[in-house]
Amino acid sequence: MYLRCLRELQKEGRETISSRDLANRFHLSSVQIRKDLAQFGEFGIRGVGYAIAPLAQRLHELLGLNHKHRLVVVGMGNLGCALAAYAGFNDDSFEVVAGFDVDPRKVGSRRGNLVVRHIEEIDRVVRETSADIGVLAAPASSALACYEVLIATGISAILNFAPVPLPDRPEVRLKNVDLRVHLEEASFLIRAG
Amino acid sequence: MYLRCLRELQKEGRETISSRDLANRFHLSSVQIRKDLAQFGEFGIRGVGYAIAPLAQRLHELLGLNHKHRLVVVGMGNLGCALAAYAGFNDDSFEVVAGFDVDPRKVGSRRGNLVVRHIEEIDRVVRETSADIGVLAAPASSALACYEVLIATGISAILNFAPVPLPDRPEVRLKNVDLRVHLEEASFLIRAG
DNA sequence: CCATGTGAACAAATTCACAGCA
DNA sequence: TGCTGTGAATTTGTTCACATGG
Repeated sequence: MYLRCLRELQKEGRETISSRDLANRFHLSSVQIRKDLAQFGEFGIRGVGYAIAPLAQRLHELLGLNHKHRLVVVGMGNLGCALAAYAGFNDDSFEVVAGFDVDPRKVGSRRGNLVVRHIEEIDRVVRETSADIGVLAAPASSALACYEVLIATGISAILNFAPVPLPDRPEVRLKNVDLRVHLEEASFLIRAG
Repeated sequence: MYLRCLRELQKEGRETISSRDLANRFHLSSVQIRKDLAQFGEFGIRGVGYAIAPLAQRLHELLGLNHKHRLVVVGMGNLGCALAAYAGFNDDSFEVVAGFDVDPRKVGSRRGNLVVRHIEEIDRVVRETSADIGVLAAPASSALACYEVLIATGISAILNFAPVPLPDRPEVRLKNVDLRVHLEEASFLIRAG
């Protein structure tokens, strides 16, 4: 969150920002900001604020973004295609290297700058590309099977977009992404007034 | 989160569940579960556990899901189409009633069971359908303009999927959804080991 | 006897107040 | 003087221990 904000500030051409200004952007107290940022080292300049560039670089490293991660997308339906083409999934730190499906009508077709491959190829492709993150965007009915296939490739982490509970496995870091929950939050906020 | 879990349990045919069993599913302590659920009233049966159905109904109501919410999607690119067709956005509580774009090649075309309309029609459509939630899936370059257009319709809440900071407005509840952040978390987890 | 619900004890996070440096 | 950095006070959240009821 902080890194995202710092990147915006860099785009605006700023070189420093005070904890008070950050606090306003995040609706937090300035002390909270200072306590948080102090965790990462002493990047503040007394009387001035925080030097944006070195702090951003530190957060970048802490998040492991200095190493490039290669992604494979499993399930090239609407959501899979959207994610494969998503700018945030294709930049200096992340790159979608392949998309997989079982539907013979999709296999071989171009989606964006990616050719959809058959799921049977996934083992080989993950090995050849050194992909380390799997994006699970298959329909609910086949999500569990795709999860097992992804684990079998030996991939490091899996992002699950299917609305299905998946069992934890020690050999992979599983992160569930529930798009629905944001709608429910909106619904709650509307009620709350 | 609890509601989602209770729905799963209902599908499995269970009628009650203990705080200990819930704790295992969520990797929390059973006392934590009881403290949480106690906030919503006394739904527990001593010696047995929690009655799933009434508790689920209570959470359903608290989230405002007993009233049906109508959604409009602005920006019918990959992501907009995926969200418009997403099952979690089309059920008893939510329904995507329209999708908008400016691209004349898209306007008039069918995407799923929706006909893409021109953004100029949005005021009328929101009024006629009583839509209360706007889903902003436009590209970064036009996200701010689309945000203003959505606010002008008088809609209650906006879910922003564009990776762009939008200014808070008192007349609308803005909820930013950042898909990229999940990848960064995965990256961090991989580094952390 | 089993599992909930809750005051009391404990731990964690936030805020306050101010020392310290450009 | 302005803003960071941090111990101390305060608030918030979690865990413990046990009373309560089916």
